[in-house]
Amino acid sequence: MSKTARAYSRYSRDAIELLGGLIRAARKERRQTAQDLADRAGISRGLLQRIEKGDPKCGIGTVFEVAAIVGIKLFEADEELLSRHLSQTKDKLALLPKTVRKKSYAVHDDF
Amino acid sequence: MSKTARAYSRYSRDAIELLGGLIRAARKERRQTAQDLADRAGISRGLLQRIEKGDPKCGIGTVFEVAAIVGIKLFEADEELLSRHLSQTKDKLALLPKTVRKKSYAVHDDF
DNA sequence: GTACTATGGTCGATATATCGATCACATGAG
DNA sequence: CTCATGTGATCGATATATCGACCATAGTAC
Repeated sequence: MSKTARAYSRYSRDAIELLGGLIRAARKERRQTAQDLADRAGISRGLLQRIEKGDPKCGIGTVFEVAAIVGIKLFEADEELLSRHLSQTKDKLALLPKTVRKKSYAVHDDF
Repeated sequence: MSKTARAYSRYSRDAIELLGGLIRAARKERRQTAQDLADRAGISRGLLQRIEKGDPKCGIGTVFEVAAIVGIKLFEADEELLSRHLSQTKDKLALLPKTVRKKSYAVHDDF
């Protein structure tokens, strides 16, 4: 057991597990086979199983892809709206200072 | 380049990139160093860089964790609400047929 | 101007995610 | 009931994500 086994906050674990559950529910509502969904997403059935189970160690790309296929939109936004939001975020970033320059004083964890 | 280089839908790529941008923006608003945030999340600075850049090949656990640390709640829900939603999803799943049993007829992609 | 430091990138080494095959079991159709 | 199949799980092999150290650049403080 080498060692690390990264630690995740309760919130993160719950969020991932919830997302996986939503995917599974959406798939079944569509009367779609795990194998079929996996094929469409270009992944193996085993990986889809872990995604639906809420395994934190899955590529975020594959998870989002599967979610999109079954109709789960993360930011509750359609494609165009999302693109626009993306631009706005970039603009906003341009306004902030390029580098942070602050010796990481007490950053208050509030979650 | 062995071979596959998985393909992602435009939506997925945008969503991930947006999430990364949000994280970067949130971090800078907090006047927090990349190194500092990486430490708090228990990951390397290089990995955080790729997350903020929107690399689809990052563990969803690490991405969600970083997002939570900087205060980005995915499902726009607090911890308790999320847990409740999680239960509901499980209940809903219990109602659906255990197995799907349908030979994957034309599933209409509507996204 | 100089000095310091945050950032972005690359590279080799290592841990691990993912695949494909396979198995047992349960579920639904007939 | 029988039969077909969707699912959950495991395992070895391979691809790849992640780390840690490094470097160059550029932004910020002085």
